Amino acid sequence: MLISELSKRSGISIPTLRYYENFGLFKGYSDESVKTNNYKDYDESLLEKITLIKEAKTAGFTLSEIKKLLESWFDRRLSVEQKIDIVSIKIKEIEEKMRQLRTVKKLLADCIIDIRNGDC
Amino acid sequence: MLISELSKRSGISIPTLRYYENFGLFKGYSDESVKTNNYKDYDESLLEKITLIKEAKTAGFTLSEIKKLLESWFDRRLSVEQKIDIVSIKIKEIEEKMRQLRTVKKLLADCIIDIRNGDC
DNA sequence: TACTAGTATATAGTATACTTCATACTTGTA
DNA sequence: TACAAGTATGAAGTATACTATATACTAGTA
Repeated sequence: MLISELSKRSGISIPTLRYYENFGLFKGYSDESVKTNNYKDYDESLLEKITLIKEAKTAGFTLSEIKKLLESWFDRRLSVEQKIDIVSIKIKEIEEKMRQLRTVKKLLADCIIDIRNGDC
Repeated sequence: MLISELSKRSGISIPTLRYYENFGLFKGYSDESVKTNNYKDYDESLLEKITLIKEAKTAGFTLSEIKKLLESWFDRRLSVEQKIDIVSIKIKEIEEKMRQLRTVKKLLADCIIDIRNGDC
């Protein structure tokens, strides 16, 4: 598919998709048989990858972190154990973030009690 | 306490503390009785406030959001119900973030299974 | 074939959250 | 009293993640 379709189906603007591609998060390939243009074709499977990018971003990971994760995924030079290590570290980071969120949530819940009691 | 002590006890660098103060997250007051300098004094209770700032930040909230939250806390013009509304919205946002984190965690856990199966 | 819409690339600008630097004054110790 | 260390302020620089602008070419329809 072309970039406009990718944009519509992923819900990410064309400039942002280009920024991501430029950043190295994924790559489109221009059809070699078509010589009149260099329009890039984006594979169907990219949508799944982009979903992960979006979710990892809302989870608070930076583009660099996401890039590293995606690279480890498809890097044939890494052993199974190495790949699992990289992903496991990210899972631990997510667990840490969830702990932080629970803490803040508790602080805010306590705050509501204080507000009701007129303590702030 | 002076800024260097606040920095040590909060674990936040002096320039960052100054940036936060300038941003309006909190305020130090220079002792009126001391006329030779304008060193600012930071209250003991600030440490608690700064803990919240740190945690809210790791939870993914921006300084503007945190500022708004802190302001609502201490704004006497807001009614109890208005304050509760503001805090409740943040709690909902935290819950949404936790959902996202669970999704990404699941994606990564599935990924580990795929790696073990040699699927990526 | 003119024209509108789409695509590619490069460069500049924006917002957030700092960090660094320069300058100037103050405090405390040798 | 010299001087190192601390404090305040303002301005510039940095990194991240976009967003906008300019330019040029291509594709599809009237």
